[in-house]
Amino acid sequence: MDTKTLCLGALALQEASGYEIKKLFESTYAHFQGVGFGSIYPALAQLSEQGYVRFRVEPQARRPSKKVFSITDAGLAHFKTILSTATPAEHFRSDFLFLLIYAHLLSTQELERILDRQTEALEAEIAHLLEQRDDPRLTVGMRFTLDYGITAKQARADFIRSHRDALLAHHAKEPTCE
Amino acid sequence: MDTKTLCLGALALQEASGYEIKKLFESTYAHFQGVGFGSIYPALAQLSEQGYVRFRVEPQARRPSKKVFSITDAGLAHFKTILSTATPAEHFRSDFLFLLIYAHLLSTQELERILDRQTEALEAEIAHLLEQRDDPRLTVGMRFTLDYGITAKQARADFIRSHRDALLAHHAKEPTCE
DNA sequence: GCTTGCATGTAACCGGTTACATGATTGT
DNA sequence: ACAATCATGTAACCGGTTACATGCAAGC
Repeated sequence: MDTKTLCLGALALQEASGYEIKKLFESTYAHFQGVGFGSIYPALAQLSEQGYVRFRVEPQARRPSKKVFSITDAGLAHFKTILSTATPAEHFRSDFLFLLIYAHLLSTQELERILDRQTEALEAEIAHLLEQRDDPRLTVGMRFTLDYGITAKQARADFIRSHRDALLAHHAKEPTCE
Repeated sequence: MDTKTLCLGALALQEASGYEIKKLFESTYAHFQGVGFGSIYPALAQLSEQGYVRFRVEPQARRPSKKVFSITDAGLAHFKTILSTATPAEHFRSDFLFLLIYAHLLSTQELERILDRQTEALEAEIAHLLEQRDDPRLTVGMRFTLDYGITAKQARADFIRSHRDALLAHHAKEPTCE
């Protein structure tokens, strides 16, 4: 999904400023989508030109004033067509797996560190998702995405843990080609 | 990982042409890395300039001749430093999960189709990985990456299947905002 | 005094994807 | 005839990341 669609989606839930949209992508959407300010602001400007969103400038006490965007009827209609015609793809990129293919080029210590770091990283991500799960404002769909993420990450963490020792033992036996 | 490193990795396993490297990325590496010709050929040219790979032109009967690349000592050393210093990250992007957040904007039929398509897609990917698993030439590391992928995808497919009916029932009850 | 948070934006850069160009052979 | 496989490459394009620019307020 491109940034414009992502922003449209955020505004379909509630009106928000660019800054607030970014925060949404850092919390609820963080584990399956990501965008930076450098994409959000231009996207919002374009959506505004196209008439899919409108905005009002809201001054704030002891804060810089913000541009609060909200979706228009045309924007919502457009968003729905995107949803209906989209082919929902999933992409997974892993440098961790790439490294493991070349385990024989690493020392046993390095391999052990990589394995343990990855498990820790996954557990940390799971903990983060678990925290969000308690929020009573979550919709059914949001809770589904969180649980989907938790399940997938847990499966991977468990897999590494259950293969760790065998992998390490096998690696120690083989002559490391360094 | 950038394309250059990926190519270096492919050549660390065996010598190959650009075309053959592409095939490797379409089979063994497909589920966690991906590259196209448009990246591979320029990457190989750069690696050659840097002295990390060398190549010979191999003419073939009733086939266009190919450039067979192989890694140099400098290339292998460089590859090892990359492996040792790399922070192995994993990235997951899902348009499927994005769609699910907006399930209330879809009809029950559309939701059902999305859910079932995703399950089928995952099962197909699992079947593909399972096929590769039989190859006796696989290294321990490669088998690990395949099993990691299978486990993760299976967990997701199972999750969708076990939540499908509840999600659909809940959706049918709610007034669809279309 | 320094960092963090709130708040918006631009510009350069980088890298990957897509399309195009070429060309022989094999299978439908 | 037409599509697919083998085989290499270039060029345009597109979009996201990073860095930069600005500025105030609150907390450490």
